[in-house]
Amino acid sequence: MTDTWDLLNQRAELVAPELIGWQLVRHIKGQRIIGRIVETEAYDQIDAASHSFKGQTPRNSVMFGPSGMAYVYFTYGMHYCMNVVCGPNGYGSAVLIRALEPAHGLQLMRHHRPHITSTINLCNGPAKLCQALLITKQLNGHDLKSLPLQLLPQKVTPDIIQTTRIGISRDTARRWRFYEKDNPFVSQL
DNA sequence: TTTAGGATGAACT
DNA sequence: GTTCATCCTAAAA
Repeated sequence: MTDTWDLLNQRAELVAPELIGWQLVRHIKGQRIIGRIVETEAYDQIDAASHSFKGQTPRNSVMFGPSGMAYVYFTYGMHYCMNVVCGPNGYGSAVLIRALEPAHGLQLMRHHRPHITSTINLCNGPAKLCQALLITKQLNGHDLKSLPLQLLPQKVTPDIIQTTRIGISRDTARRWRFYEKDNPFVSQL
């Protein structure tokens, strides 16, 4: 039997729904933050909306590496977003983590996002969750099987809704966004 | 409640 | 010079 991590070697559109329900653990100076993944999007090198579409560059090179690594990119001059690299080594694809349900270390998350009052708004967006978990370019290329940023597979299979992706302007027809049905921590915009 | 625009910088045309 | 896998605030409806 192959282990759970081998599932990340599939195409991004197949991996993305699988990651719903998994936990993301962040260790910072002896403290622990945990979020449960409730929303994802797939990006693939055959897809015009993907950073990997036009081939490998210094920015997106992690996407072309082995699966299970974190691809963290900087955008809009101020935000980071985090992906789980998937597909075989050499193939540029990844799953964007778009929202987490806060599960542990809420106090620390709030500390990282000072003006946020409602728990709902802590991690319900790809850049928001990176702020809450202090995920920056330092973690680009980090192996998610290990701390200080670790992915924890879960056995339960949640009810999943599939829709088109958010915030892109090309290849908008692909229904490569997945989220947990009725979960209030899914992104709004 | 919904919409419009500003922040802010790296990558791309 | 334009775009960008975003977020937040303020103004309008």
